[in-house]
Amino acid sequence: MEVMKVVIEEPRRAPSHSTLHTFNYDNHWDIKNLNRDIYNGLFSDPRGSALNNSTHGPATGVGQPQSSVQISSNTSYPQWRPSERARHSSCKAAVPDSGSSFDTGRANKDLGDNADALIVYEYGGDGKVVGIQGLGDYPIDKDFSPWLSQTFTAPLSPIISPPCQSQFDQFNEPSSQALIPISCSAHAPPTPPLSHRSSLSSPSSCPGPSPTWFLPPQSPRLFGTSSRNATSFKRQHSNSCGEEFKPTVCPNRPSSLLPSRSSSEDTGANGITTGQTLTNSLQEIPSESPLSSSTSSYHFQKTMTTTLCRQNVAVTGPFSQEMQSHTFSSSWTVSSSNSSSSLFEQENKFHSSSTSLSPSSSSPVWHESIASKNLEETASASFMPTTVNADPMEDSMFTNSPDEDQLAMEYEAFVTADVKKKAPRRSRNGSSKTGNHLWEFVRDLLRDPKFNPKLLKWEDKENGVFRFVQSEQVARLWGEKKNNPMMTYEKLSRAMRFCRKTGFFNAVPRTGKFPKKLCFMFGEKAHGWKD
DNA sequence: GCACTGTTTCCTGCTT
DNA sequence: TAAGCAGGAAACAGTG
Repeated sequence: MEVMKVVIEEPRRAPSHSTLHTFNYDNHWDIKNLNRDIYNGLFSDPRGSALNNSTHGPATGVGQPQSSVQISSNTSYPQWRPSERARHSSCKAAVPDSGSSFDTGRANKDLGDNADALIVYEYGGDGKVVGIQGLGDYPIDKDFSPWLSQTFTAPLSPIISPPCQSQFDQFNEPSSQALIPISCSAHAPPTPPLSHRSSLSSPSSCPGPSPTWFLPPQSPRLFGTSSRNATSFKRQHSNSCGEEFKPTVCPNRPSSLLPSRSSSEDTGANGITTGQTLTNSLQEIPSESPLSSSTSSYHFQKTMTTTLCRQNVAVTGPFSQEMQSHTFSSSWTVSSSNSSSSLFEQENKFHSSSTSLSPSSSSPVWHESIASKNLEETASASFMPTTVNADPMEDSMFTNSPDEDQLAMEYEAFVTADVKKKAPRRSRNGSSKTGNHLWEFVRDLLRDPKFNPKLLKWEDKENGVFRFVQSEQVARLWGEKKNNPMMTYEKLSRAMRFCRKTGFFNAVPRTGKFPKKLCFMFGEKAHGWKD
């Protein structure tokens, strides 16, 4: 991941305005691994805001609305900290500061013009860079240090990868024309997607090269609950486009917690509605077949439509406006019975269309795929206790298959995340190697080199003392396991303190040998951690 | 339906 | 001052 390497080194350089570092498309190329890591919450998406650069030519599609990071100031997600922010752009004050967002004016003043935004993120303030935003040549200056303390929250969203290469190509046509967004909203959304902030700018103040497409304001992290046949399960969902997600059946969840419709509808020139309209619906439909007491079946249907706009204001060419629409449609059925394993059937469709006021336009293209898999191998694999370290993207995404197939697989992974089985509670008098209890969850993380020592590590394995390295990440995984997106380290640690009463954890001896914070110790009832 | 366990959520106060 | 710790209190969800 060269992009990570590049960014992490910059702040350590001797600050100088003469220090230029070039980010080009190659820095962003390793989409496969990045997407996986983004999905796992380890990195933000560096593909966002891939801006045209005079040196490197037009952006090559990496700045498309598939970017994953969206910013919200009202969600309780792990804090992200911009460790460094450099912006020198002709798009001055493109996005009003919304409290938790960015003050770009100072950077403009310090750095001058003719460049775009670069934002570097670290997670939890531990110095680990988790992502960048930007593309171009960036002078690095230590004057940015005052911004290091600024924090904001950023919910991560599953990745919706670009539909297919042909769609990318439409964005990537070589051109000397300057493309800017239609949206010149005077009331920019308070929490625009981070990766596209710089594109939410006014043409009048942004005459230079600029990103072409832009996204709507993000939606809150989506959450729904439904119940059926006396079996309730929670489902969480969001995606990179900030679309709406609205369970049809949601008897238990207060309506106030459901996301409101997310759209940005500014009317631009020529009467075209600018911005995007994003819709996404999930319907839980009772199976047509009668359900016996030992068989359950769920039918889901989901559609997501993303409409994007851009405006061609090239001085050398005709004025044009273009709108593109991408629609995912997916339906799937999950059925299970006592006597057989669960079956997961899914059908995906992708529809793309483009309309333009200019003579050029493209015809809709349909892609279809049908997947039918054993649920135990797909939807449940990432969430069940036997695979606490399973990577939900690893097997189902980013294969070397053709674009359409890859799309289907990616989207399959995306939608199957909604079919999470409720994590079954382990029998109290039984034990399992990978149980659902908190101490077991922690133990299993410690056993797994994927997480140890990255997220947590032993301080004294002989005595069962360990320490959280990335506490919020561990909490996030715990929340994932329990289908609780609101889990935090504060809550997790409270639960662990409760476990001291029951003997699964002990208080860490205050001998000075161990750190006083983030340290825990297995108790007499815990077992298996020494193996 | 009830008791119970194992959290989850929220909170206050304290420590580092 | 922020982050983490400690623990009370109440609530929740699954199990027996």
